[in-house]
Amino acid sequence: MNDRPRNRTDESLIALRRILRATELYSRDLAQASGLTPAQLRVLQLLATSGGSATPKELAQTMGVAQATVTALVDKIVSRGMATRMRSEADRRQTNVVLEPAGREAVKAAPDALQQRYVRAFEQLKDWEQAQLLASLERVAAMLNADDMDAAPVLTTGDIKGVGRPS
Amino acid sequence: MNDRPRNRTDESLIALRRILRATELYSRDLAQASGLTPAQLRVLQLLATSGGSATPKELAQTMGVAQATVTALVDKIVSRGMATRMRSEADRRQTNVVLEPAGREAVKAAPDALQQRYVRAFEQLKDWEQAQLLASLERVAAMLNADDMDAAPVLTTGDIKGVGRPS
DNA sequence: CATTTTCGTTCGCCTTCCTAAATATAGTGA
DNA sequence: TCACTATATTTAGGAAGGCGAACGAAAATG
Repeated sequence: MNDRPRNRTDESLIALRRILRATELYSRDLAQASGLTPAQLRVLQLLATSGGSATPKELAQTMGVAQATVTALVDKIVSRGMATRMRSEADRRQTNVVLEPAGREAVKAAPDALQQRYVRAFEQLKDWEQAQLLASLERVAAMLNADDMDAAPVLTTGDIKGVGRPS
Repeated sequence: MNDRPRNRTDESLIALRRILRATELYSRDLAQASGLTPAQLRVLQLLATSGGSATPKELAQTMGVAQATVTALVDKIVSRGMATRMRSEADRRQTNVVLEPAGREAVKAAPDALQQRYVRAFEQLKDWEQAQLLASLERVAAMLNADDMDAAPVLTTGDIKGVGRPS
């Protein structure tokens, strides 16, 4: 168990872990730089991928949290001028949370620090290298059973937070 | 150039993102299952990789948080019987946080859910496939500039938490 | 010794995320 | 119209991570 300095399994795990670390750190920086917390950014991203607006209920369902939580999140986003609330005309019980330019900015600028590094590097690879790398990543994703998600081509590290309360 | 709905760059980002999602979700489950929060688990992991004990100061430095924060974290870990405090004999200002069997258990059992899936899959690959995959992962890690960290062969998704306080 | 430094803890306080319960408001159906 | 349901917000509260300042104890230094 400790003789071979490191086998390939270990090394691949290490590489994976480094990838994760990088995105973690990045996500922290991000949140600080843009003045947004991961959860808030997540809301903005959802809005962006929903055509610019969504109701609190939709957000709550998508995020898997209570509506009250979304209200609080939206409050902060709104107070930063990144979105506004607009009562729905069709059903006036509903409120539409509408992405504002500032919010669109934020969500667009957000993932770039990390993503750009990656994209730039990736696109400089030779064709076959790209293909191989892609195949490898997809294989790893499959290995991790990461088969949920629609997945927009945006790196997000989003939440982790105490979903429950492990005391 | 815009016909193909998705180019390889995008697809590789998607794969990456799925990998990240998987580990996020996992880390959440983990925390709930073991009754540990990511931060607490991180302390245990640090202890484990430090030969079973460390001082609060060391922990604080390694984790990049204040000592007061470590105290609180250790409190919780101790209250769960996963570690104990022992005054140092050599320098009695120091306290050694010592990993207890229960803690060692936790840190060992923790990453398995996800890691086992991966390891199992990985080890069933043909030799050249392993090599190629490893190379790819390391390449990605390099692309992301993930060149920090010692990296033990343990997948951790650890913190994200509000490091600062973005309002 | 006396003074200063170091270490850990305690205290008070902040922010984030999250929830349940209570409203208020707006549709729906009988 | 009356009762029921759905939507969002408010209220009140819990848990976690984190911080600085103040403290007590134990070295180091002088």
